[in-house]
Amino acid sequence: MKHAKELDLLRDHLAKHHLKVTKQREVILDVFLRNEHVTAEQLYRMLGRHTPHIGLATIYRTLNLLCESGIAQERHFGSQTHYDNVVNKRHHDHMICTQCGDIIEFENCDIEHLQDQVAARHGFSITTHKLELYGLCKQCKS
Amino acid sequence: MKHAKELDLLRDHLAKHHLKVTKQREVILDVFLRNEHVTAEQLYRMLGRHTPHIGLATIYRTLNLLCESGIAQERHFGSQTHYDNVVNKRHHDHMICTQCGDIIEFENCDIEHLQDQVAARHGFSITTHKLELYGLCKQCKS
DNA sequence: TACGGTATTAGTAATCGTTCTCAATTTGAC
DNA sequence: GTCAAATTGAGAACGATTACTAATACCGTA
Repeated sequence: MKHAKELDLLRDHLAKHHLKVTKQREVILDVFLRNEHVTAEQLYRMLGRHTPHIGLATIYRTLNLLCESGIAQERHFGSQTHYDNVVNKRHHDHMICTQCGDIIEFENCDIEHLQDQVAARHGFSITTHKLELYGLCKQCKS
Repeated sequence: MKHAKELDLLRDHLAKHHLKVTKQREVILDVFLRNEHVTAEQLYRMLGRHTPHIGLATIYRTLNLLCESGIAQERHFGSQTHYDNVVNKRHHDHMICTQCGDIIEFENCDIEHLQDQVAARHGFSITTHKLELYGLCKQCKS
């Protein structure tokens, strides 16, 4: 089983909150894990000819569950909400090409360190952060 | 005139694009400038008993104009879209208290410098960026 | 294994923030 | 002042998300 860890996380979360493991939730988790930066709409289309048919509302509900379980994290790019798999990943940020829509991940400890310093200076304690760089990717520049 | 500079910026932009200076646009600009981090909805309520009545669509249209003029900048905090006055301000980022909703501005050149480095490493050229730190402010921690 | 209470589902209606449409009005170049 | 072009308010329309509801699936217990 490739994604055993994620499945365990979900099962744990469900058990802790007296929720149930359903086929839909497992299927959605599986498809979610095979993709990066998916939107609810994309998942819905990917599951289009799945049997039994899975409704859009269920996808939204399940994505929220994945976030609560610590498996996924929401990100708002423009008007779209993308969901990332964050299991086994350190915190990472994004560069978004405003031309082709491509999303490049990166991580940089120095930046995070500076963020902590700034926050400390204001007596603020960070729980999460979001850093997005918008511009043109290598391909679109030429 | 306190906000002469902003008014000039708007007039310039309008002239350059064969657009017209209207009472509504001036009023909205004025109220916008008196506030920090307003949403369209907030402006609409503030202008509630203004004569003549200004429609919500006009507020959205005008806020977009302010962004195009370089006076304002959009920021998405959660599901809400806030508009900031960025005239006379260097680029700044935000800390958002997830408890009380307070927004603290800060700026940090070192972080921006590191961003440029990361981008260069990927052949990416940045046009804008967005950095938001979420957590608890000094007051809410205690 | 079967039962029964509760969670979950699909489908659809409702909601939110935002944009579009359109007829009536205002602006500004001449 | 004239008139084409831009702008307006009102409400319809829109896309993303959530709420509602009757039917169904899950699972602790007997």
